[in-house]
Amino acid sequence: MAKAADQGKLRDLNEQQETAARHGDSPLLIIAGAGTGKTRTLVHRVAHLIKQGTAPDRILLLTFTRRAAADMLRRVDSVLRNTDIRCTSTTRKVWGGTFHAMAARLLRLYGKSIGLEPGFTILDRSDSEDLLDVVRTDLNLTKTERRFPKKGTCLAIYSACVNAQRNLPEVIAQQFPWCEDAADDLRQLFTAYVDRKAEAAVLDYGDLLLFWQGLLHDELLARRVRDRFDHVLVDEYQDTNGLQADILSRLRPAGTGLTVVGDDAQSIYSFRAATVRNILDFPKHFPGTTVVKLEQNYRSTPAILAATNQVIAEAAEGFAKKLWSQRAAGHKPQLVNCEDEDEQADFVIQKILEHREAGLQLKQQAVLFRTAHHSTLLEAELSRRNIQFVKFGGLKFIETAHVKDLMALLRLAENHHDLVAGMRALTLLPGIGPKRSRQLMNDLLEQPGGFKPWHAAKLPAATTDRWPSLLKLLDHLCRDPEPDLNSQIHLARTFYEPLLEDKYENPEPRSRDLEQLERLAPRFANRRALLAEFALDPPVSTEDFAGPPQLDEDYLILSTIHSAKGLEWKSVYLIHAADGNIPSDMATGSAEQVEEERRLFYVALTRAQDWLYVCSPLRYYHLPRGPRADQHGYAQLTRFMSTSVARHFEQHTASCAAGEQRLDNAHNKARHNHIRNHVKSLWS
DNA sequence: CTGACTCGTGTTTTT
DNA sequence: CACGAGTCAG
Repeated sequence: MAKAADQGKLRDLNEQQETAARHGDSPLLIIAGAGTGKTRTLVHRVAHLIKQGTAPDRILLLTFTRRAAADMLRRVDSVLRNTDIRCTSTTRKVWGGTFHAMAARLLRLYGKSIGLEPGFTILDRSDSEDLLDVVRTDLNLTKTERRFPKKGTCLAIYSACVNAQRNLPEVIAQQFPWCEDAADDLRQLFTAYVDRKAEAAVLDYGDLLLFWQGLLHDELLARRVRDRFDHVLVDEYQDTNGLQADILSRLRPAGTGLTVVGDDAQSIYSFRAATVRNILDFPKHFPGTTVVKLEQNYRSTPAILAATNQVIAEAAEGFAKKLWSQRAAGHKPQLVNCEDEDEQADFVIQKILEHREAGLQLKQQAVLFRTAHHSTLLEAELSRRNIQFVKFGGLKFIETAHVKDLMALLRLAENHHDLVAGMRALTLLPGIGPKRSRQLMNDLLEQPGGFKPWHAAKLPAATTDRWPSLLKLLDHLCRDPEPDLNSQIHLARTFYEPLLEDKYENPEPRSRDLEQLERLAPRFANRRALLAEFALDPPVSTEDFAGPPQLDEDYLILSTIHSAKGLEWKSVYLIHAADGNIPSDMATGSAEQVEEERRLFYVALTRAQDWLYVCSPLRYYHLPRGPRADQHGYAQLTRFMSTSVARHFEQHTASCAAGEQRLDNAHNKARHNHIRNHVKSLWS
């Protein structure tokens, strides 16, 4: 019976996809080129496993974002709904999410056995940096003669050691040679950092993986965790790191029930210690691996594929793949030379509107760029013209200072020993700085009994009138049973609002953000769920944060290339395709880095289904680096657009492409800018 | 010890 | 231009 249903449904898979979807229990590696229906294959594989009788809660699906997991499971549901197998919500039991989120979930269950408080809180990157700073002050490493590495660098070094499973001297020598002098201090710093985290019952991103690994080190616990799952499926395997690979091999030692999917040509996370070796060496690591290659592309037109195939063919190394398509030839991609950034924005908007006129929704179009700030000018122009957009990547709301302040209050209530949250919350008050807040947190640690020690604290006059309201707030938040999340946030806001007004120049928009935050509260079961989710998978876009999107509303997509991974649009505009931007001049230090930038370029171009525009401004008024803002410089087209790649593009200037009317306008503007800059340059 | 101030440096991508 | 480090007055 199940078999008949199977055959009915698998009809829309090609031969390779079907082989992968129906594969049995032995280790399976799916090499899936861009747009080859990788998600569809995984979806059918999960559905197949369930149809064959695997209980949904015995399947672990590891994806790169929670969104990807949710999308996939929704599609599994719809596949199952078309069969006579059990219906919806079966898949809600599948364990789906990122490595970090799954680690958090497992550690809440089993952490106690390895001495972990189940009420641990999670540090995001900036929290971890802050804690490192506190520890550094504790250790008196502030007054060293040479400049100490910045906290961001310290954390980067620490994370590289953890994620790549390598030792400190090696990491410093290979990736941070300028920090060689500080090696001893760093070792001391990291040791104390580990102690402080344990004391405070907090885990950073690395810890989530390390403790999961630790769980699997203990024979008894390992068996319990392993026996929980029959199948483990990993998406985007090319972007996993050494630690994650180790967790997998401990979870499925012989590779039985293990499926990994990825594309070495799209590996773009080496800065997070991801290594292509994981995917390349998978067959060696798990003898008996079946390798399935997906090469038929369903996404892009042959015209676009011809260009992208050439881009990746020029890469130094990688699995040879030749993606092909049955689609009609399609439009040749366009390489657009723009006079300057203004003209680039004008051109892109003009084209977007043209496509919309022709019936393409804004949602089906996306503007991509290397770094978040590359879109600022475009954003201003879109707002001016009342074109709605949603931006992915870049600074998240959760990372803004005022949101962090408010979250710190909640986190302190959740975990009294959370040093970072506590110090952040305490220093909000006038008269309390780093020293006093550190002492106050120490008091909590040394004397049990909630926030009692604080009732007797000696504080400067400036603090005394605010102090009782903080104590009252914490008291309320810690009530048992936990108060309604809405009221928690509301009270925290009421407490924080006056402080916010003193602290920031522009309190109004910040205050509005906090209102939004309160409105978001009902989405979460409780405070712990909210805190965990915000640390592991924060709202990614403005829209996400602003509450339920109106479905009938249309909006354009803006995204960093990294955040565009796995997605596709009818029309794609890659802007700032100039050397220095792609490849970023932060990343031209080594050949490997340049190769990764090439793959990034490849990922950007392969997002396009029907239309592809690559734009490159010739002139920048602001030099990419340096303090002189008013000088201009000339940019080179990205080095990845070699002649043999460019052959697959139609080349022209933005003014021609945009048509007669735009021509005058753009030229006048360019001339104006040119003169303006000349006049200014007389004075610099 | 805190908080307002100045000076100099360096600037990506994200779980 | 923004952020960190260093300086100095309460």
